[in-house]
Amino acid sequence: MSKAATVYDVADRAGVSIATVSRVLRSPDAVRPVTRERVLDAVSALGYVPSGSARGLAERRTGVLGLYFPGFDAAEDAPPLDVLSAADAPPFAIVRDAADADDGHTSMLFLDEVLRGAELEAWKQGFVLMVGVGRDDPDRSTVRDMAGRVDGLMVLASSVPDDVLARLARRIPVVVLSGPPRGDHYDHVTVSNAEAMAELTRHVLAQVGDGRLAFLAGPEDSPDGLQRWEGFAAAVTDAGRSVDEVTVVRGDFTRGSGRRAAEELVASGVPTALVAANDQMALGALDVFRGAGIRVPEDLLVTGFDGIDAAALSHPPLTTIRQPMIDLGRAAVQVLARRLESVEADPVLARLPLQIILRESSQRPS
Amino acid sequence: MSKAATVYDVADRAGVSIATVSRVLRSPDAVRPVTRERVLDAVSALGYVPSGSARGLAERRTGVLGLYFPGFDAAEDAPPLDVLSAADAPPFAIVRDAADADDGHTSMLFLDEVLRGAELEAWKQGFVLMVGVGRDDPDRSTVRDMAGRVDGLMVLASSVPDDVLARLARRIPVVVLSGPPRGDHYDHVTVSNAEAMAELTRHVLAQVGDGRLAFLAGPEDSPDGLQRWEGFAAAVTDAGRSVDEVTVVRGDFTRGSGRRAAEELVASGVPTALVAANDQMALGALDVFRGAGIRVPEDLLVTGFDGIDAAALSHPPLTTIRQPMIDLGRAAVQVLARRLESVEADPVLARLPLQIILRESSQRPS
DNA sequence: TTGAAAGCGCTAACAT
DNA sequence: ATGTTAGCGCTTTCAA
Repeated sequence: MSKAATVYDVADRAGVSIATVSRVLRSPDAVRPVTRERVLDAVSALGYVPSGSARGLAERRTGVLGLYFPGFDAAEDAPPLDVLSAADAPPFAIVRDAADADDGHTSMLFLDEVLRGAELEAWKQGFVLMVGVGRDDPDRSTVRDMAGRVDGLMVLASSVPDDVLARLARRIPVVVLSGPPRGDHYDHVTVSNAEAMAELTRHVLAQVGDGRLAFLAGPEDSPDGLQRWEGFAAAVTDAGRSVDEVTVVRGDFTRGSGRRAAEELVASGVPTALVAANDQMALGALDVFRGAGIRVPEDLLVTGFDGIDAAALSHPPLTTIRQPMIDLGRAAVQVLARRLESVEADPVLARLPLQIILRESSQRPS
Repeated sequence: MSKAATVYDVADRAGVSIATVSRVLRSPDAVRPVTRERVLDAVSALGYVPSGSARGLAERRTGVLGLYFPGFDAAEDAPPLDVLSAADAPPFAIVRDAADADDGHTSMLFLDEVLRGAELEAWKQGFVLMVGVGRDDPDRSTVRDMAGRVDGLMVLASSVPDDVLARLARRIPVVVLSGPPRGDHYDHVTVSNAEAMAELTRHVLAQVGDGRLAFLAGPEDSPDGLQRWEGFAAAVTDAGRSVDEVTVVRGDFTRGSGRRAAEELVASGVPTALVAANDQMALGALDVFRGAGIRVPEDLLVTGFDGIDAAALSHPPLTTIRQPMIDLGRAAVQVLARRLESVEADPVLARLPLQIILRESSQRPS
């Protein structure tokens, strides 16, 4: 690792000029086979690896794409962890059942999959991926840092303040993921929350006839939650019913809030169908219903949204709508890659289809 | 986004030299407040973001750390996905229950957490993270690419062939994650597989007395699987018993193989305790036992390894050993960061403690 | 087919 | 406190 070899070292050893070394690496055919061999030999003898920085500077492009997430981990107060001095630590610790860290976790899983999709597509397109997580760091230095190092940036909706984003967009293309497109001129990749929810609601309505409906809503300020409500409401209206008849209980997307909401419903009278704005809340509600002896789907239909793993394992398995997370990541890279070669094209708005997964919780036995 | 502003542009606009601009950004105190303001004004007016490439070249360090994973996704044959031309695609698709993609998935979750830990710690240490996934790409160009762009590289054990790794290590520090340290001189971060398994085995032994033991092993060529067996065997021997009395059935870490192994056991006589080399196999076995009317933990104790989420949700909940995945990522970054400032120090071998999670499946009712 | 040389945008001496 | 200048390691004309 001494001091990394450079083109000059390789050129010396091969007895050629640095230009030739560069050519061998970038357009091998432009150089005579014998020379090429000499150079390649020198390259491996020296363990030469080209400097990305120098390349980036000369080429005026880095070959790197940035992916920037909102940070859901309370990073600041993560315990300090010091591996280096803890040589004598015990090799294990014993715990009597771990607290179920089920809640909150899911937004991260979402991000993981987006990341995987992005990495996959980046690789296919010949880019590497740089990732950053937004933390409430006063001057947003991380995303700025990234912006200086990448050819294009993908940001999750509302992980970067508008003004910062606007500034970065002056330097490199930006694509916004998964939020509702606002009046900006960035490229967007998103999903049809409302339409899918409407379809699912139709499916429910078809079974409950004029039974009583309940909607388990998310926090008021969640754009996703809002879209889901709108889809639901649209389907209800289309069916010739009034949304005023719908019992709306509000939660905050956590399982606990779902439980509380369900308890309210149980107290005030069980509806015929409960449509929840996300899976966690629906699962919490299922818990309560089971505890109260209310049978799903016989007495009550329940549906969720997100398609988290736990939804498939619940009793009964939960009908839900799955976000195409991998594809979101892939799509973002595609949009970005295309933007990189045609800077002036009109802003793109790519909408990905959602998957409505019908399971037992929404299928009234016939 | 026109043409990105450079130090020169900023210097011009602020009426100073480029050196002053650079100073304002790197050591603000070295410049008179009025000048500083002028420069900062110019910076925001122009939307200036420093070029990472130029910086990296001049500073001879990039501030980027690389994380390289083995690729478990069959990337090559992922469906092509073309968002850009599918403007008229339907906004959703309906599926009757999705096939449970439970198996195989888990290694990726593992990686996701490592990644999160690495990102967190990288941020704390002032680095950004670049991620790459190993695919069977003939010349390993991805990892090479990364090596040229980062200050240090973290690789998951055996995701990079030895010779390639050796070469990269000549250029930048390398730390190897989670594999058994071999006779190399890289820094390593790993866990005490064997010791933890031994402890868990002791816990089991204490309950079963001289009951019959069975071990559900992983593939023969898995280093992890081997270490786990060794820990188990050591505890058995220490207890004054012979490993020859242990019924060993072999699986391949998948749930299906766990099921098959359990069927063998059921056919040949149910043991008093089954220690499995991973959770998936243990869960598969639980399925079979339940189906066969064998009660866990009353008739038979069962334990797993890995601490996947599903282990907490099984019936009964599965005792397991949880890998400190987040900490693995964090530790890797710490080791790397330290190496970056003292290149010549001796290779580090950091061992992280595992968490033994005792649940119902291993607690004989009293 | 190869070499010489001019940048790419920045940092860090060294001068002033 | 600020400016001048020499690189950092590479790509890419332009000549030979």
